[in-house]
Amino acid sequence: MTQNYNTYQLFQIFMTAPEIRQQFLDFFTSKGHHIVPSAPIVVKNDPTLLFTNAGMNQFKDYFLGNRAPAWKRVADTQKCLRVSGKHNDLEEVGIDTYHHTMFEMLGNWSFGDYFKKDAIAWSWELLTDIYKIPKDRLYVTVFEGDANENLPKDEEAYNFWKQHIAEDRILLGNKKDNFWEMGDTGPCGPCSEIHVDCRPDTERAQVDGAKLVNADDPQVIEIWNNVFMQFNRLKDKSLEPLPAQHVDTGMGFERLVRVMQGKSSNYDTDVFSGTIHSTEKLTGHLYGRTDSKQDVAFRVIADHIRAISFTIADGQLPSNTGAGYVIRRILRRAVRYYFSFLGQKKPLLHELVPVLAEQFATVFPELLQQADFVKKVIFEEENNFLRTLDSGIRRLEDIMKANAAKKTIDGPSAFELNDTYGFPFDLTQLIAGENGFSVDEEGFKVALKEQKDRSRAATELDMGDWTVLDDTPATKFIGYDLFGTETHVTKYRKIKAKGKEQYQLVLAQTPFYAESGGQVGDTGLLTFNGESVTVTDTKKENDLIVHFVDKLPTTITGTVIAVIDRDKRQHTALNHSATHLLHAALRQVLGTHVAQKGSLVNASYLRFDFSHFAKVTDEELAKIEDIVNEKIRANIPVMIRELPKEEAMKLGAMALFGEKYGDVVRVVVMDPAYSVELCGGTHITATGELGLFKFTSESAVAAGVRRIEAVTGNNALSFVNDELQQLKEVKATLKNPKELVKTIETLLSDKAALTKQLELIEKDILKQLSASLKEYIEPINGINFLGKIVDVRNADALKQLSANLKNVVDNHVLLLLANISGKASVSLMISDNLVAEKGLDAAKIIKEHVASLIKGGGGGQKSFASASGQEAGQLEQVISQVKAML
RNA sequence: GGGGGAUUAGCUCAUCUGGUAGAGCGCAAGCAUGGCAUGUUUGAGGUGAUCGGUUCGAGUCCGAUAUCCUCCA
Repeated sequence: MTQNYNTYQLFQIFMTAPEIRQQFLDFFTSKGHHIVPSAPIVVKNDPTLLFTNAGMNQFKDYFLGNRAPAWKRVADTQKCLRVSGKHNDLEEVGIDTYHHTMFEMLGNWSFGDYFKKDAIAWSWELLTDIYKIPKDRLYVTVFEGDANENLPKDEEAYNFWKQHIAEDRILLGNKKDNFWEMGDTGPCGPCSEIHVDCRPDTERAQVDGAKLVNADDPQVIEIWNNVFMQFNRLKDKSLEPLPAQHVDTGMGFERLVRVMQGKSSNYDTDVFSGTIHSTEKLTGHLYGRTDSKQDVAFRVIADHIRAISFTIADGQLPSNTGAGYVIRRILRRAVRYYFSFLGQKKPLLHELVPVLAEQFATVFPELLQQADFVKKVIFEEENNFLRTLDSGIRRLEDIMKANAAKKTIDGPSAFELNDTYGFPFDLTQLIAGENGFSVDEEGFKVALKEQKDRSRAATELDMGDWTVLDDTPATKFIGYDLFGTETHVTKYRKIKAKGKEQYQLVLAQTPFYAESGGQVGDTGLLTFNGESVTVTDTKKENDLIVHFVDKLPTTITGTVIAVIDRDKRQHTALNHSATHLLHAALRQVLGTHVAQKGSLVNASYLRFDFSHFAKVTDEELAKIEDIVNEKIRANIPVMIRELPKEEAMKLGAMALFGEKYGDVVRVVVMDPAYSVELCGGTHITATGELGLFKFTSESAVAAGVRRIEAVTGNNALSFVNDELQQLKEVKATLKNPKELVKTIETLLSDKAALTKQLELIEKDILKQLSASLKEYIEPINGINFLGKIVDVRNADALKQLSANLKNVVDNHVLLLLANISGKASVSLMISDNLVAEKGLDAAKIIKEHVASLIKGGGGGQKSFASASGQEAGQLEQVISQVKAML
């Protein structure tokens, strides 16, 4: 990809990236749109999605009709992350100049408001009037229709475009390019793309740009897609018209900036130049815009640092599962590149966080707010992986040494390096190559595929189709006020996971709280016409509340009595309210940098993860516990209100990362001056119900993240009682000493001293014993033979004695025996020269001539062997037997 | 969720198929040198993660638990 770095300028004006972004938002504000903030890049409550991968994600429920939108016209810039999919393989990013993991998607939406006419007119106006992109460089595509689907050409869109652009610039596209679907079912419709031809005039004169649209030319690129949702795809694959029509658009920000700034690479725009310059300074290498490995490394770093930083800022820490593992993989890929191609052996990425945070301070302020934290997390991850690489290299060197003759590394070895020791395959190839080794790539791939198949089989989730009984759009949650209700099933399906069959039920209304915000889902009973089935768990799927049951009732239609396990709910509520009190106390004692990083609330305890850089000291813990208990004794009433989000924030509510909120939020207040939180969970009515709050543990979960576990109510009381009981027993055992700790310390040091002394004495005894044993040595055929029964405590002492004697007597055959609590122990040591010269074999003698005599077994090496057995009365015979053999 | 691996001296790690637990660094002391860098010698330091099993004998084999690493989903 030797780039002819583009110096031609498409436009008279030059706009910086922030200006381009702002112009977009201002333009749609002027068209009556409400500007909303980007949703978090990390997705919760949607099992089909780990990360936000398109601008429309946060509006999915509007299209599906599960929720009514607050505004009919909305625009924003959305942080998106894509690491897999047809056109987005992580391993491709950085190789070319335009693929990214994280990117910004500019979008405007109409929810049942304006449609094709305005969408088309405005997109044209923005691109040509505001951005001043020359009209003769633009092409648009329109859906050509599809006979199989019985869909006509999108004449509407075509005719609206005709009002703006010459007809020879309106191209027809097939279903693959110009018909957009959210999934296998659901809202969908034709779309219209806008493409820009960025080639120099000379090239444009030679080849018509229209021929290069959707033809993978790096200079003729799609920048904007306008989707017109007008159909609903049903399960039988047929389409029905939607009652309300929507507009969903997406314009890749990085691409737009590249076009506007006249660059041939996204990485040459001011979106990336800041981090690239910093990387140059830190590594001492210069970015040369070529396809050399070194330049790929620059692009990989510039891209990946964005993805990692924003995801961590949105609350997702690197980990070894799920979304956290994706982050870890991206980070490690960046490390791999600077390690291999920039000669950088020390952590680097974390140094780029401040640069990035400043760059996005006004668009995505969440990064600047947590820059220190994000930096620390990345630093620890980098260090960790560099250590892994280090030990992997040593292992690889061992493998190469072992295969020095073949000069190849086989597939299983390469896979083991990767799989077990986390050492990347491409690094194995690189280092092997440097040493003149080849690597069996096929074998590696086979092993990798085997592992993938194994994993897939283990997690295979067989989800049946929903059986819809009733078209009620969404479940009404009534569990804040009621613990039971009469309702009916609206739909259900069978699922199969790990060979276990389960059913999922959705009710018209439900008192069951679905797992969310750390609080576990409710359990309880559903009674159908006298037949009860147990609800084992309740979970959310977007806005759907799904009840898990092990079996279906015989008749599923008709009235259902739904009742939750009240006891469990009550205990869970105690712990949830306690979590709020704890959160506020933590901020009071440790500082306002404390932010929730995770939470678990169930009936038996609560767990709270939060950002904090040091171990919470015992004094701080005591202070926090005191504050919480004080608030409990004050018996503060818990107030719960539903408010517009802005009002809630004015009250001082702590917005939590990674939570998706509607426009009306639920606010939980325990003293407006103390704790105000946005929270969908269930709570008690006054803090006094908690009774008592006790910490059970404080620990670290990741760099800069601490974890506190605590109990409340009865659980707290029994926790304290158990501890007191133990203390009482310890005291009683020690005869109730005045100073308990001092007594134990004395005990321990006394014990250590005694043990030491005893060891010395035993050593001494053995020394004396071996000295006296020397007298019993008798010469037999030039061999110094010793055969003696000794009085020792264990078999090990026999070895020890032999070892002592071996140093003072040569030409020896040392046979020591002992009766150790009724059992026979024998050790036989023969000097090396006798083994060599006379062919004596201690192990053989022991096995063949001694073991049977003492009714036991034994073995060892030629120069030393031992045996033990049940018959201690035959020791003298053993001596004569061995003696006879010399 | 499924696989693989690790846990041995203060730290980093050895110990081929079960048979007397070791090295390097660090620590302490001695010696050498005018002193230092350093060199050299000696020494201290181990419930071999925990619990159970097989065996005459387990750091080593088997099972469980805990913690950590790692790959895949």
